[in-house]
Amino acid sequence: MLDRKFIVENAALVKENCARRNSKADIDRFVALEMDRRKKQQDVDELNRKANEKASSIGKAPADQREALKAEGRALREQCDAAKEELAKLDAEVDGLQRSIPNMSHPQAPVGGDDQSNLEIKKGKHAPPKFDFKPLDHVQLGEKLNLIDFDAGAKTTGAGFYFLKNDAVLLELALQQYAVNMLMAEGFTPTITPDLARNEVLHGTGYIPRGPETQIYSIADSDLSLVATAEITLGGYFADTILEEEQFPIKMCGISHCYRTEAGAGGRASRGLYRVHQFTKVEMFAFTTPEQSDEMLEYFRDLECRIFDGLGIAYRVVDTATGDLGGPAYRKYDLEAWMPGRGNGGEYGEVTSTSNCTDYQSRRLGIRYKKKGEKGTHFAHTLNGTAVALSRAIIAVLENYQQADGTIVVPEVLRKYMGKDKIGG
RNA sequence: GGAGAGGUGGCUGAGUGGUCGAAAGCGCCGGUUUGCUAAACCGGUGUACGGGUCACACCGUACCAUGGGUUCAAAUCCCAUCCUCUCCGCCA
Repeated sequence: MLDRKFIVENAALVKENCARRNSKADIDRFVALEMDRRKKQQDVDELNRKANEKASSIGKAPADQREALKAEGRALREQCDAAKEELAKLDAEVDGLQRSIPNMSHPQAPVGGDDQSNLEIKKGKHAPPKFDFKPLDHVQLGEKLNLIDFDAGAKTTGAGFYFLKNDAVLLELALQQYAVNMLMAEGFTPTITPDLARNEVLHGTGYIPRGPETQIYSIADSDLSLVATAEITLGGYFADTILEEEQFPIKMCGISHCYRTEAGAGGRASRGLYRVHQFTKVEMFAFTTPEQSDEMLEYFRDLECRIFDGLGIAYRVVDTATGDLGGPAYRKYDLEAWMPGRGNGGEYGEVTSTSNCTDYQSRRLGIRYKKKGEKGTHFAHTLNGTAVALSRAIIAVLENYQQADGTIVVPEVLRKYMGKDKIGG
């Protein structure tokens, strides 16, 4: 979320930003309510001061005066309680509005209402493969080679779930190792995170469990949800912590399962593994100072490119338009890999995404840092990026590396992890 | 799951319901001393919000796991929740 003071002092800017981002957040109302809240806070402080004063005078007063003083104290405390109640109401309302306001946007992010305005900024090292046969999509390949079983997933769990089988399992593990090894070499601390998180942490990272359009599965009778990405748990890792400036940048990566309800996502190009309720992901995360975060975003983007260049898969990178950024992101790059089985004769499909969330998440999560020799604290910047989303990476590998004889060549970089150079045949 | 113990400042650890934002020690920062380092000594050392200031200073309020309650007054009493530790049981 944005800083309250910032919103009040820059209401025009924030409003403009909301317009670019397709956000209906009511800034005028926020400002008015926040001013009321501040005034009420002052009232409460003043009443508290008086009541405290009264209370401490009672301890020193002679016994015969105490009853009278107590009555006065009681009256003050009642007034104070009433004011507090009003304050709490105002605060809740302000908070609700504040959460609904999206992050500010990078000045160079393309302006536009939706993903049609996303700007392609580069292509990968490799061109899409040319086939002298009609390529299959991953669902057909998965079935032919006995790699993915959607029917069994539907039977045990429901539509949108699946079993990976045989070499698909090795492929998934190989992709994980490939990504994690690269990240470790880059100085990331590898983690395997919890797959569930407290709702408070979800909120802090900008995910809304139990909202009307939520993507999140909630656990009944608890305040836990299944995570939609390790971004949630990694972001929460340093919640309510004051770090030292010298500790930055902190780079972590996390392997987790990701659970998404995909409410209202039916009907789109979501065949097979593309849009599923559960998948595994290796996620990158960084905590930085404000000065470091722009550069870190470029670095994350570069790593994502290296991962797909290394796999020998064609892709393009898009700079996400303001209207398509979501709440927390200040700037976001998506990497879209070539998927020969998608659409009519192949299409690009999103495989990774990296965002600079500036202090939007850390403000709510309470991730702060101190500068040496300076009073007070600053909010850290947080960034996240997909190293590899296994479900979609598997689509890309299967479809791009399929052969005329129905087998699939294992990308060079994965062979040492898979222990073989070919799937099927 | 059962039985117990406990959660206090960066850490360790005191704290009779009023004088406690909280003793003491450690750490850290600044200073003195000193060939250098160390030691010793002196001083300082939480966060947020609001007021105040050119900026400091300063003032107010809140925070002793979290949320409620009792009371004029709660770190201290009561209840609930969460977390940690020990023992027992169960279990991959």
